[in-house]
This record gives sequence, C-alpha cells and structure tokens, in this order.
Amino acid sequence: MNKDFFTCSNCPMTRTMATIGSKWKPIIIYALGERTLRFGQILVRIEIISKKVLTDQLKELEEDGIINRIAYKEIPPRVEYHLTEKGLELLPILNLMTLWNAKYSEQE
Amino acid sequence: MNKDFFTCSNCPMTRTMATIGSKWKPIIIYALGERTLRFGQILVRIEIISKKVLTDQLKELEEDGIINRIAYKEIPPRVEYHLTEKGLELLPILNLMTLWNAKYSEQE
DNA sequence: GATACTGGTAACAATAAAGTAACCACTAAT
DNA sequence: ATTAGTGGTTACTTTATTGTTACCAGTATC
Repeated sequence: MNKDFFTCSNCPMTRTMATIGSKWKPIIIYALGERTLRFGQILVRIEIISKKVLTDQLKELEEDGIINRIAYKEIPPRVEYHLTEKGLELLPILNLMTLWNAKYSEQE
Repeated sequence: MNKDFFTCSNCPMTRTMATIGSKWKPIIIYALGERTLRFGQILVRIEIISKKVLTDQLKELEEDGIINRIAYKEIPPRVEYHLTEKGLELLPILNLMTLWNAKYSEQE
C-alpha cells in the first residue's frame, strides 16, 4: 500500500480544478493574456459569453487572486482587468494545453 | 486590428476545454497516472465519484483517445484502463497546474 | 438454491452552471 | 427631454452535469 493513495479531500488535482476548472475561466485567462482589457473588451473577445457569466467569473477569478480589477471613477464607468502574477504564471501552462490539444486535432 | 482577435469558434482554449474541461476528467487522468487500473480501483482511488459518472467520463476519455480500455473476457469481468500516449503527454502539464496551485495555497 | 463478485446500465432526481431579458446609475451630447 | 454609453445587477428560465438507487449477467463457492 503505497502512500500516494488517492484521496479526493486533499488531492492536488481536485483542488486545482476547484480554482480554474470551469467552462469559462481558462478561456477568460487566455483571452486576457498579458493585456489589460476593459469589461466590454473581454465581452467582445469571447463573443458568446453572457454579461452575467462574465461578471460572475471575473469576480471569482479576482477572489482567487488570479486577476486584478481596477475601477476608475468615471462616467460612463471604466473598469479594467489584467492578470496578476499568479494568473500570468498560469498562462504558459494553459498554452501547453492548447498545444497538446492542437497536436492531436489534425484528424478532423 | 491584430489578427489574434479572439473568436470562440476556433479559440484553442475553448477547444481544449471541450476535451478535458470537466470536473472529473483531469482528476481521472491524474489518478490513473502511469498505472494500469481496473474500473473498481479507479472508483476506490477517487473515492467520491459515482459509478455512473466514472463510466461516462471513462467512455468520453476513451472516445477522445486519452485512455485505453481493455476488457478481459472473464467472469467476474475484468476491465483495465490506462493512459494512451496522448494521455500520458497531458500528465506533466496537469502536474504543472497542481504545482502552480500548491504554490499559491499556502495562505490557508 | 442463495450469495458474492465485477463492471457495468437504466430510470430518475437533484444540483450546479449558464443564459435571457429587463433594468439601473450617472453624465454628456443632441 | 431623450438617447447613448458602460459596467454592471436582478429575477428568472433553461440546460448541463452529477448523483442515487436498483438491477443485470454469468460463474464460482457455500
């Protein structure tokens, strides 16, 4: 009985998925990249995401320290988002994943 | 207007998420690792996953060429699963993700 | 003959995630 | 006075994902 026995309560993968394992989060992070984008710009880039979902996901990503939100006190409002250091470190990993996927997507 | 304009229909991240972006898939892949495991063994390792969900996810992973399923014609039945080359290549990437997550999980 | 074993399946229930549509605040310009 | 512009929120509906329970096949053992 080896000690790497898999238990979900503190399985690293389970915990990681709890942070970025959702339909939209990796997409948002990827869309943001190294840019600073306004709410509306993200909305346009991801095209088919809804306002509400984007709001929700951005909020969660901010809570998890993956993105930074800066609201300027202007009218009409301007809110900018960009990845934190933590978020930026995720970028190359997500990139590897898309490369992996692309590599095996040639048969289509 | 630069050409990396983000369109979801063929956004690499969106497509990658379609393959492995579910609550359980990364966990199953991670649990499998380089081992060959029987259905029941995976079930025990992941503890809280249900039979049905595991069945479903394994089926999809097999369809996507990420795992191999070998059914021995024995009674009681014996079915073994292991990662394909494609699946194995995903392992280090998932590993990076758990490392990333662990790095920023110290505050808890 | 009853029971255990394994890897499922079927029918269904519950939950979580995502989507829709209307609305709001506040200012500037028409 | 009305409309546009931005970044939301609210209430609600729909859809997707997960989970539950009971059951099955077919052989071996008690």
